[in-house]
Amino acid sequence: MTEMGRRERKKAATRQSLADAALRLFTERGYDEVGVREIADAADVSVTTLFKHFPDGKEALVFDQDVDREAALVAAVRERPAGQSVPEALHRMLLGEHSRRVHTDPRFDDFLRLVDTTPALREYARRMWLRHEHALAAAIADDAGLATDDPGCRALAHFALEAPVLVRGSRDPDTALDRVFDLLGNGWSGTRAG
Amino acid sequence: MTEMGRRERKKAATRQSLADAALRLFTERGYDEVGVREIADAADVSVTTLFKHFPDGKEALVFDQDVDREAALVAAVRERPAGQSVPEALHRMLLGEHSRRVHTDPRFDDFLRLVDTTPALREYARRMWLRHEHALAAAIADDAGLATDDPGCRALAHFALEAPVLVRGSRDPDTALDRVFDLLGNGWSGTRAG
DNA sequence: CTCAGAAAGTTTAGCTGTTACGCTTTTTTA
DNA sequence: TAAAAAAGCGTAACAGCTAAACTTTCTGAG
Repeated sequence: MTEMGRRERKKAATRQSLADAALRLFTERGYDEVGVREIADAADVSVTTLFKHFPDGKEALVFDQDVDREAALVAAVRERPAGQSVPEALHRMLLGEHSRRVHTDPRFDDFLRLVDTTPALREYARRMWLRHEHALAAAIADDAGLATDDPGCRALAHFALEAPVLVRGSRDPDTALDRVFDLLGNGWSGTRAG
Repeated sequence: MTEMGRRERKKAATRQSLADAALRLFTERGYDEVGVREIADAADVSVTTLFKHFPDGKEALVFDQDVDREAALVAAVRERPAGQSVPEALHRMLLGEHSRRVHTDPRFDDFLRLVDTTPALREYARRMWLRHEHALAAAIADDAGLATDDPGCRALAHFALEAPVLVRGSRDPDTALDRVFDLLGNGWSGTRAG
């Protein structure tokens, strides 16, 4: 299906080699203890080449596989079962994403630990994740029949995307996520009266 | 009241001189077009000294006056009138803060424009602002009789603090802020049925 | 087939933010 | 008044990142 000439294949190989070297060195010795020159050396390419492949800089080396999560977010809103609210739909989808990933890739643990323990990477991950805010807000607005730039929709999208970041590090992340989406769904007043 | 020896007075003067030079040069030519060496020169100080005064780096030069906003946030929750909800109290307090500042300092306009147009400064401002999350969450939890690290309280604190950042750039920021706090107070379901 | 050009890569050299180090001067204080 | 403390200085260096000019490798149209 994916027709790749020799050129693109080599390019992908180089990129992969860089990402692999970076992840290995970072997990071995820590993000701040590994320089970009050293990564380039380990992948046997020049520093300039490294930056041609990862123009967003050192942090981007860690997030090589940025798959189609935006589509999944929008779909969660659009194709939710009848009677399910938007916050509920997003809540379920985020829970699913999380548990699926953990039990799939073997070295995904190292990846998560690395990101969690490195402030620069946490920030970067958040920025990447929040890029989808616009698309998600648009989907919500469309669904609710409101203007595309409606502030309420933007807020819901933003808060829903921040939820996973916010609960990371909790003793019980799943329950914490429940609480956050309870707040978004029913409001502060709704969460107390029970 | 404030007993300052010659030493501390000179230190404060140097710091002020640096912040002034930085703000002037930044507004004149743009944040990215002014180097840190140039700022030190303009303030007639060595680069080393500049970083002794602002160890957090170039961005910190812009936010010299980081006054007691944390206390104000906590007070807004603790000393709110009877019958007023926590989101309402925070909403009012944030509205007040905003309008007061705009009509007070003359060069505050330049400051805001600079921050708004410079990604690095936006990020930095957000981080500074969100440092108060912990204190605010604790105040909310205490008020509601919940555990200090309750996820719902953390979420409310976090979202309330992000609200002003979120509505910046809207056509009508005050109304947008209303919508955001409506979401936090009544939830997504509550905002539609009305 | 072939050859011109696109694309990947290299070298070199440099800029910017930031820090370490060792030294001088000023202010405080014992 | 001597010594400790603190502010500042200059140099040098490191890390992330970029530009420029040049070489190699692949692709594709004639």
